Amino acid sequence: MPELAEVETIRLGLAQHLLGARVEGLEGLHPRVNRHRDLPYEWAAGRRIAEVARRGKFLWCTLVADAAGAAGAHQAPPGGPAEPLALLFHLGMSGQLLVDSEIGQFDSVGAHGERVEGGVGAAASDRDKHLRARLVFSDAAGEHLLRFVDQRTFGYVSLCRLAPTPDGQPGGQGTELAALPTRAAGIARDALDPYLDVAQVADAVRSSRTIIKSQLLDQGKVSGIGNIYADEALARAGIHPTRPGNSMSAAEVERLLEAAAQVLRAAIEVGGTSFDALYVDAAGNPGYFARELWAYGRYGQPCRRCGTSLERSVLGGRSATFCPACQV
DNA sequence: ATTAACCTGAGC
DNA sequence: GCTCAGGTTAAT
Repeated sequence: MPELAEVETIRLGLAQHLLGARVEGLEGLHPRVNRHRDLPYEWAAGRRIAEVARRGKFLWCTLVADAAGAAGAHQAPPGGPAEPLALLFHLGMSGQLLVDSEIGQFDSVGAHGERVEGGVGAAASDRDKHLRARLVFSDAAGEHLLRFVDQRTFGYVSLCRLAPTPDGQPGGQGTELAALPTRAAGIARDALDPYLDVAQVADAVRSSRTIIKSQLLDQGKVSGIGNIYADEALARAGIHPTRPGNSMSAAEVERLLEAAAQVLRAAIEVGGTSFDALYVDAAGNPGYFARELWAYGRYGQPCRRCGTSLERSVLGGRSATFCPACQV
């Protein structure tokens, strides 16, 4: 569910609370949340959160040795206590990261992103029902709680090592280290990454016959784009989703990537896209980009550019909505 | 390069 | 009942 714009909104909210904090404990509450078992959750305790970083839809905290040297006795990282580790979150289709007493301020939003007030108690209990992991952290003000809530359990939390980026540039937004969590190796630079090699992506797209929408969704090619923003980028660039990659010019691919970057920046401005209570930020608030969508979820409605009724089809197992007239 | 599977819940 | 949903991955 959460794509780059939603994960970035969550990252900005988390950074406010987590930067500089000390991890007191990390606990998995469902067998699927730590299914990879990269490093024991216990090794997170006693470390300090130095960064809150993101590449595409992957979000992580850089954990460093506590300056006070008060590392826990059971802490035994592979490269010694000085090696930074990554506390990696992937939200899957329905993951939420909620800080402390932020219990949410709404139950649902309407089809166009308008806010629908509901009982706060109902929203809170619904979330606790799907609580999958808890992180206790502390700062000068005392102890706090970060809850990982995930209805469908496609998301996960992994404590893992950091490995160097192939190009020697920083691993993503919010990190100075030229490193990536090992679990996220293979994830390409995202559509808003200043170090994304656009010409290289264009070459890769143009060397494959796979339809362009499927390539846009390929996180190993360019990351952060999911079903919402793929439809939006194609609509805004005026490109038909079924165009084979090898039918496109380099200029068209670059126009498409620029359209993706623009729509993602616009979505971040308003906190991302919420259709219901499944996507909320770290404070429990929805985003308001649903009302600015051109294509996603607008099947049968008029194209915002030419008025033609939007079509829908299934491509690569995902539904695609597009304008048959002005996307060519 | 497609398809099925992993899950829970909402809506028809 | 059935279909669909913001994602990824393992298996055809």
